[in-house]
Parts: sequence; structure tokens; C-alpha cells
Amino acid sequence: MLGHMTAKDPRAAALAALAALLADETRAACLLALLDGRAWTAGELARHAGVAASTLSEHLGKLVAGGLLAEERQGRHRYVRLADARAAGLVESLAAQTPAPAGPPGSLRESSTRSAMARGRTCYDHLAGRLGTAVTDALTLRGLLRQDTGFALTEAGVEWFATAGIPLDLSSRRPLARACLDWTERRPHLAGAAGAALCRHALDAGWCVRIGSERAVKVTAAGERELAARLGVPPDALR
Amino acid sequence: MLGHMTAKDPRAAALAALAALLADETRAACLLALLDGRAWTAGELARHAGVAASTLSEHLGKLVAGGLLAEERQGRHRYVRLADARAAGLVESLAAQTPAPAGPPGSLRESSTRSAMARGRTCYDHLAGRLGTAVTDALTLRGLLRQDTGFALTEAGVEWFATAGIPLDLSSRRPLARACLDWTERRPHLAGAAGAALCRHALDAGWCVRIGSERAVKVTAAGERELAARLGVPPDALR
DNA sequence: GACATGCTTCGGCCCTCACCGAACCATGGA
DNA sequence: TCCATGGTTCGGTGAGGGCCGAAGCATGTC
Repeated sequence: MLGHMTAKDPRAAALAALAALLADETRAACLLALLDGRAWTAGELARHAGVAASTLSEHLGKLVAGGLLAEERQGRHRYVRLADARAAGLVESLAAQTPAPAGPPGSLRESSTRSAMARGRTCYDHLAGRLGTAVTDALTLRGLLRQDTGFALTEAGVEWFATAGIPLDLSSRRPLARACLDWTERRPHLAGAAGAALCRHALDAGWCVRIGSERAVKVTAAGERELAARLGVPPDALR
Repeated sequence: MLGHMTAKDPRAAALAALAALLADETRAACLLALLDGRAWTAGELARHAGVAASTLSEHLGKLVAGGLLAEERQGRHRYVRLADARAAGLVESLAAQTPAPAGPPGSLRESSTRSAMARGRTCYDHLAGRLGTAVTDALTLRGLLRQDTGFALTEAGVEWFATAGIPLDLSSRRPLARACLDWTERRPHLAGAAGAALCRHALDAGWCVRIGSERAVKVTAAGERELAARLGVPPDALR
């Protein structure tokens, strides 16, 4: 009866509304799953989250309405994916503040999945895990990426991408380099347009391949060779 | 009865719990107010948010328990502030994703406060508003800050801080330069250790002064001179 | 001491919202 | 045409949580 009458701050309302979208465990599970950068069907997400299809349908409605997800309907399937890099960044940055994965390892299957994810995975559209940080470290060590005064590619870095045949869209408004805090390594890895381009190239050129249906990736023998030759990444940093 | 039994993803639970802290309008209003980087008492925040003291007390309990706020008790006052730059960054990044301030200007008093805030303000511990972006633009134009390949100070930039007598803590783990999306200008301004140092110096040296009890700041005549001389900031960019 | 002030705790109210199952609608395949 | 499958809509239920006022503790003032 008191607070009801006062004119609330619209900024606060907007912030709370946005946060409320992420403040549900089921929706959070969906968003984390979608961090693999691919499109999932509503049914897949329902099974993944362990709720009824009807429940999940409502969740998707909210997330789409909130602008976090984009949907694409194909036949009787409703495909849904993170709306854009901005939405992905939001989930990333929030997830990064999360205390810790915590907990002792679960079943054998779980822990083997976990260690594969720790070794290498994609984070929305760039590389993460030991693979991601190893590549980021190598770029830094070679003077291709600066971390001491911020987080940016150097001239030499831009050139490296060019000679490696990895196209960078310099005209986009998306920043070339961005730091993304790695969940397992607790250190930043390369995100942004350059991170995405590098990841795409790594998958296209067979430097690494996806394993399982999740976000984990595995470096191939060819990938080890290329990463060692082009960036001086020590092969054992990837294991 | 179905979802209740399935083992939920702990990551999702943690993310949801963190988001839930921000998903309340009253708590959001507190966090936004605390973005001024100063400590507020519980009573001030209660009045600011328009709720009973008892209600706000509970909110503060949750925010402190969640690690977003740090408290300091002095006599019968409970002072509370953002826990650290990490927490501030979280609020910032979430607030930055918010659609838009929206809405027509309110009362005269409100709109004059609003325009003062748009002109210049602090954002946790660095400069924002037209002032913040003007300084950021000037740094960029002079080759002291790179934005095209990420967001980082250049060698010349580090040197500029040194000759201006603004100390930079290079040993800290906090990144020197970070991009923070400006709410009013919709463009990035300088945050991070360098942004904080610059803001502190600007206040200490009288380049700008706080007006009112809020976050708004006003550039002084001396400030205009210094910013023009040292960075080439055109005085009318600050009005 | 007695009193004011700032904060906290407690009980109770009420609204919101995640959840389900059942019915319903659409698509695509026999 | 019928059926299987994926998705959505719609009541109904229950838990959670934000809110208040009143009472209770501190702290600092007279």
C-alpha cells in the first residue's frame, strides 16, 4: 500500500525483468545448453531440462519475447537458438560470475564428459576450455594479442589471421577481440569476431572435431600439428 | 512429480540463483543506485526504493549473502556498497542489455536531473555519459586507446597516463582497459583500472565535481581547459 | 537513566509463476 | 484417409517470495 503507489524506476524494472528471464533453473539450463551456438528443438530442450513439453513451450515463449532467443519454425519443429552474440555474451558473463562448478565428480560417464569439456569445447561460437586458453596464451606469447593493457589484437595479429587464411570481418560493429572468462580454466580466452572466425576455421579445416552431441571438441592430429606450427602451441597443453 | 526427481544441472541452478538476486525491482533499484560507487545506508536505500525498512533489510541480507554487496556497520548504521568491480561489472553488463531508458521526460526536476546525468556521471568508479564517451573518443583519436581490434591502451596511452601524473597499477589482476556500454550514449566508454584512475584523478584535481547527491558530475572550467589541452577534447562535446 | 533513531525479526497476507495433464492443432508419413 | 509425432493452449495446484506493520534490539543523545 506504500510501495504500490510510488512511481518505480523504469531502469530498475527493465533490469529486473531481464534478470527474471534468467532467474529460473529450467530457463537457465536451456540457455546454457544453447551456448553451443546451435539450434535445438523444443522437445530436445524439454528432455534436456527434464520438464514437460508444455512447460518448456511457455519458457521458450518468454525467452523469445525477451529477445534472448530467436526461433525458426520448420515443419512441425520449433528450432530455437541464442538470438545473437549480445545475448550469448549476457549468458556468458552471468555464468562466469557463478561461484564454481563445485561438487565431487559424479558417475564415470559424467566425469568423462566433464573432463572432455574441460579439455576443449565451444562457447557459443568460439573455443574454450584448455584448448581455448592454450590458443589464447599462444597468441599472446607471440605478440598477436595484447592482454596487459586491455584485450585486443595487434597489427601482427590481424596479419596472422590474414596469412592463415582466416577471414576477419573488419567492417562489422562486433568487436574483433573480446575477453570471455573460461569456466573451467578461470582465465580469459579469446571471444569476439576473431574468436568466432578462428573457431569456425578450426572446425572447417579439421583442426578439431565435435565429439558427442554436446559442446565438447577434440583436437585432431592434424590440428595439433597446425597449432604447433602456426602458433607454437605445445601439444601437451591440449591434453 | 517428473521434474522434481531428475538431478538438475548445478550450473543452471547457480546461474538462476545469481540472476534471481537481480530479478527483483527493489533490489535492482538498489544495485543501480549503488553504481555510484559509494556506500549507502539501509535507510537511504529504503527511501530511494520506496519500501519499508524491514523489507529492504531482507533484500540487503540476500544481496550480501549472494556476494554482490559488502557491508560495513558503523554505529547504528549499516553501510552497504557493491562488493567489488566484478559485481559492478555484472550490474553494468546486465543493465547495458536493457532495451532503452524509454518514456517521455517527466517533471522539470526529473528531466533536468536526467540531462545532467546524460552530460556526465560516474558509473561505479569511472566516467560515463557524454563526458565519458568524449574522453574515450579523444583517447582513441590520439592513438592512446585502440578500439578497432579490441579495447586496449596503447604504449603511448600508458605513457600518457604516466606523464599526466595519473598512477596506473600495472600489477593488479584487474584489466587496465575495459569497454563499458554507456546507457545514454549507446557507445562504449573506458572502464577498468585505467578508467577508474582517470576518474579519481579528475575528481581529485578538480576537473569535475559531483553535483547533487547522485552520480551526476559537472566539468569545471579548469577541467575543460585541462581536457582540451591534454586530450584535445572539444569543450562543446561536454555540453 | 530516559528517549529517539536505525535496523532486524516475526507473523501473516497475497500475488506471481513454474509445473502438470488433458485436450487441441498442425505437419508429415503410411 | 488415418495415424503418429511435435508443439501449443488451458485450467488447476502449490510453493515461493515480496510486502507490510508491530514488536524487539541495539546505538547514540539528552
